[in-house]
Amino acid sequence: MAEKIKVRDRILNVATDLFYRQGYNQTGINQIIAEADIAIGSLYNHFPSKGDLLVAYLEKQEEEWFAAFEHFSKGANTPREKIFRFIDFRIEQQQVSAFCGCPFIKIVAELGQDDDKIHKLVEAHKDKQRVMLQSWFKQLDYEGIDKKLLADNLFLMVEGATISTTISRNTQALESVKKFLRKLL
Amino acid sequence: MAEKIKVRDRILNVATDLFYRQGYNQTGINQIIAEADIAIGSLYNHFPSKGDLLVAYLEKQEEEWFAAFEHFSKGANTPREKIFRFIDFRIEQQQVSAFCGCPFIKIVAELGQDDDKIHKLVEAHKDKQRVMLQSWFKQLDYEGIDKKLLADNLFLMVEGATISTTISRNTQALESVKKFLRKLL
DNA sequence: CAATAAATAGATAGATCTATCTATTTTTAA
DNA sequence: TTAAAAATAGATAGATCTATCTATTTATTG
Repeated sequence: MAEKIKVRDRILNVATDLFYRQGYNQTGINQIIAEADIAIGSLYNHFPSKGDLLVAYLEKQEEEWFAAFEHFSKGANTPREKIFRFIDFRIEQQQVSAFCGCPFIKIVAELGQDDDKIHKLVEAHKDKQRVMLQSWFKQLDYEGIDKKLLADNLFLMVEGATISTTISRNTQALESVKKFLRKLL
Repeated sequence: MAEKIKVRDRILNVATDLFYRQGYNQTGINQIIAEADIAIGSLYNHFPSKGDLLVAYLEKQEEEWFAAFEHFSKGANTPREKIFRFIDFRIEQQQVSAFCGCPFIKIVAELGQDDDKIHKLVEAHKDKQRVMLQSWFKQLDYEGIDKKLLADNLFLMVEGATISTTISRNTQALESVKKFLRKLL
């Protein structure tokens, strides 16, 4: 028999989908409880407010990002391979989400700099990605431009290309980064 | 005597500030009319709906972007100088706005891909910037990586760095792009 | 000056939103 | 089996939001 998904998870799954695709402000509590098919009381039992649900959503995204990437990059042994897997991972993310962009960037764009908790969460997430890239470049056998500078700017390129894919609705920009990097390394 | 600012312009100026800083969904009509100190009837005389006000806001941003850049880059004669002025311009934009990011990217992040008119407006704006960069690189005396590829990826870097400045609240990322480009060119 | 247009104040419709509450039923565990 | 916990339905408070409307005043222009 089918494993029954717990109420809390149903809420979080639906909220994740809607916050990401529609945006936080454009998603109402009523839509969440309707699509999750749960009672409004249950929602407020698990999450004291919509803001708490937002935090849970982002914490889940943070956790799942690194888990998913670890799985995706399995088999990449050299630092060079890992770097390219990083780009490919973000290409795939955009493809499966129909070019919805990065949930962390989206939420900062939407809420601005007022909400400090959210802001710090996003900052920490992006830093972790950048540091990860830096460590691979450090291990890389390469004599050219300063490797840390290269890592930082590759990260920026990928960030910009991710935005660009949501605007153009295709992977062109991220492919362009790959092409550029192949010429450099 | 002081030139009286027309009602329509007062509305648009206030809306511009609020849409940009607070976000579109987080700015209500009532706040706009209060800060612009005009009657609600006047607003709906000039703009049939909040959505029309949004369009006017973006069209104004588009127009002002290129006018402001033209002024900012006056005196830059070589393509190389123009390219660096482009980065410096975007650094200055972020500094004067207290790292609020790019209004075009923000609105896409907020509204998603549903609103086709807005989406196309943003796409056209970003394309114009990219094409501008491409033309300077084309004129550039440089023998290295494919110049169009370089232009496209510099643009992506700057886009990513702009996002990054709103997250870190400093110009580090954009400065890093400059440093990287100095090594390349 | 007179006629037209533009702006104002302010009430209000009507929808939507977050959150709370009560009363009841279902599920879980001891 | 029984007591406690979790989930449900559904009403509703109370705030907020976009937009419309009326009635009046202020500016503009021929």
